[in-house]
Amino acid sequence: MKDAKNVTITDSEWMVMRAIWTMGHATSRELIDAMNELEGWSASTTKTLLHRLIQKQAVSQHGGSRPFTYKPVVGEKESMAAAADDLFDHMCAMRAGSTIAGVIQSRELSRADIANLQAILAEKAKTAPEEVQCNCLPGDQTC
Amino acid sequence: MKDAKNVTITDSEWMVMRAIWTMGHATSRELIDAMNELEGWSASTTKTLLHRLIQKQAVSQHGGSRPFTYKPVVGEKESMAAAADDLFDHMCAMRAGSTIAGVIQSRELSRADIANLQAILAEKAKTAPEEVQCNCLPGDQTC
DNA sequence: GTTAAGAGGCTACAAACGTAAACTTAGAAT
DNA sequence: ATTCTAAGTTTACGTTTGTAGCCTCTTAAC
Repeated sequence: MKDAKNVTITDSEWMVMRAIWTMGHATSRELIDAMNELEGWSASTTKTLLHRLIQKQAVSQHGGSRPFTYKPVVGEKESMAAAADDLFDHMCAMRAGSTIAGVIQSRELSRADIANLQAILAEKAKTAPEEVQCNCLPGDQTC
Repeated sequence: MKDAKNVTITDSEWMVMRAIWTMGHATSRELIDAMNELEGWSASTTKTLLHRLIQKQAVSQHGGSRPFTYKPVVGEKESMAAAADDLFDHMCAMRAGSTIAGVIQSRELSRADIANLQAILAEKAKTAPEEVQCNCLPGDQTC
């Protein structure tokens, strides 16, 4: 999974990011407690992950003195978009449509989300091609 | 990334699966050549990946004698759906809508794909909730 | 000023991954 | 039957990931 800066964020790290994103900002103590409750992780595990996220510059440390505060550097929305794009980049372009269809069916979406998607689709329909080409093999064959 | 059987298929393995899916079935020679052209991999690398895929039962070996034929065991469509679901499972439910919106915007979709998505959305709109709850932290707070 | 407790940092270690070399075996050519 | 070669198998090795222990400061309390 890639984040907004196109750095790889692992699954475990992603869990920590979710907590930070939701809290807005947090101390390590808060993160440790949240992760322990959510995933059963030991304090060390959360600390390690937090450190790796700082190194990757996905999270920043604030407040001059010791109980530091941690804040997300990369945005949740952008990171999710980047991760989703990364996934679809590794898949056959021809299958994107049905994959998106599956996702829509299996997820809970609000009325506003649906209206938004409908608007985007209506717009996109204006310039949509008849067929999408398979991009899996050299020579551009069709799946 | 998870495949249709909920086994983890790594990024490299995914590349091989794409080739096999597109070809329908292939010999190791064909796969080796395709992967060399696509990714610049050595023959050994493709062989290793093919083996790991067989062990994971994502690919099967056919033909009694030596230039064996390899075929996908898991379907492309199902695997893509599983991988996409896996991704969204790790993300905040509240953000799924906008993430899907981003994907739709950045991907090429055919007229048929769009019509299909519109039909699904129209159906889904009938029972859509006003709000989706954040599922990031214990206590079910809202992001 | 001394000390204790918690925050932060360093080290660890097995499993998974990406990548590939080396070895073995079974058909193909002679 | 012998040998060559491509197909298949085993082994390898550095890096990343998941998970966590232990050491060292710093701040707060005495």
